[in-house]
Amino acid sequence: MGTKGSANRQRIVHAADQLFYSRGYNQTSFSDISDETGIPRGNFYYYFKTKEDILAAVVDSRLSDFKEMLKTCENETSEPLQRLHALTQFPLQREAEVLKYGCPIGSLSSELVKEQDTEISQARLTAVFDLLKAWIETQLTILGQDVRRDEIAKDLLAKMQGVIIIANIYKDSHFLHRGINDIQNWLNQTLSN
Amino acid sequence: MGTKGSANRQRIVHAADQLFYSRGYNQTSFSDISDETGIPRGNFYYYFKTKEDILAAVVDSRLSDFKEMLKTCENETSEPLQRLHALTQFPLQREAEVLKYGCPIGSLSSELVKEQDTEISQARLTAVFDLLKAWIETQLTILGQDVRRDEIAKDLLAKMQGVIIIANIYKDSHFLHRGINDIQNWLNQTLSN
DNA sequence: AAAAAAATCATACGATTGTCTTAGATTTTA
DNA sequence: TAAAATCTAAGACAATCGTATGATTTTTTT
Repeated sequence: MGTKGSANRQRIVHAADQLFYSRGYNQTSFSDISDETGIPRGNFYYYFKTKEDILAAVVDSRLSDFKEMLKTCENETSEPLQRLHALTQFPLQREAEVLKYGCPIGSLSSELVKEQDTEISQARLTAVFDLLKAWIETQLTILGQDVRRDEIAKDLLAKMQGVIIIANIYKDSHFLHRGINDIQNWLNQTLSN
Repeated sequence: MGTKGSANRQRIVHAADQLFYSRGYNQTSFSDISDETGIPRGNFYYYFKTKEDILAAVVDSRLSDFKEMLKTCENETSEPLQRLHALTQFPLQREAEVLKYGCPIGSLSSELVKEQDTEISQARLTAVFDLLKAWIETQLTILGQDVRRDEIAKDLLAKMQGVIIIANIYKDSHFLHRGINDIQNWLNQTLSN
């Protein structure tokens, strides 16, 4: 089991991941994913009982993407402050997509908090944010910021979300770069003592 | 013409406004608005040729709401810095909704940038942001911040969006208050020279 | 009060939605 | 190779979507 047959499943998740990002979850239909993959729409039921199951798989996929990204940050340097800088830099590597579609986790979360049937657990929804927050807090702890680490971590996430949103809405590459730079300066200032 | 018959039209816009905020634009159907208002679904076509027309009316409604809010800020004080503080305080007055559904303009914009048929003009989309930005810039000009006013205005908008998003996702009232407070401190620091 | 205009109602259209079933093909196991 | 499990294909399901129409009622105007 699972030796081979997950190839199509992965293709579905990958296509859904991209479509959820560029169009949004609710604006993406099974037909869209079918068109993208060539897999018949009716066939999805074999892999996923419901659309929400696809969403769960996509969230899991993004989770492991971000885990890998964090690992990259860790491998770049052992200096926690530099690691945080590397994390901050991430939207610049994905600049084109960020300007087009916003933050892959922020925009999805914003869409899903509005879901009436809250079966899509808030837990799963905030999973990626929790992942990032925990990683940031780890770096802060190493820097000796034990007491304020929760606050600083949320501040950092908020600042990044804000910059990305405005850059996205105004399609403003220059603001994105300047905003990230400001965040890094704020990090330096906050964490130097 | 227009003497009377716009009563139902207004009721539709009002209900749609609320539903778009709490559920999102794409997750709100004509039936939802019909249920809320008691007006038969099929009747909407008389007032609005398309769903996008309803959206346009809702955006216009929010525009005038925010205009009124800005007027309130102006009437509170003639001090530009205090006016900016008053603007910043606004999410706290709507705290319950903000924690539940996020920012009424930010969340809608984030949803609509993903629209494939870009007939929903970016112009109309960013209308409310433009309104806020222009008002902020006016206050900054009075304060003598001519050169950096565009930057500062975008910074302020970004910071508010970021705080609201994180507060919304984590349902964190405490963070919302602290975040707003931090923004006000930043305003004081940035605009004192 | 008669005619014209505006507003409301009830219904139905074709298209698309997510879900589900059934049958055939392929692969794995024994 | 036979049996069993896994996978794929294709189509149909009821429900809902946004849109549209034509008849009826209400309001306005003359």
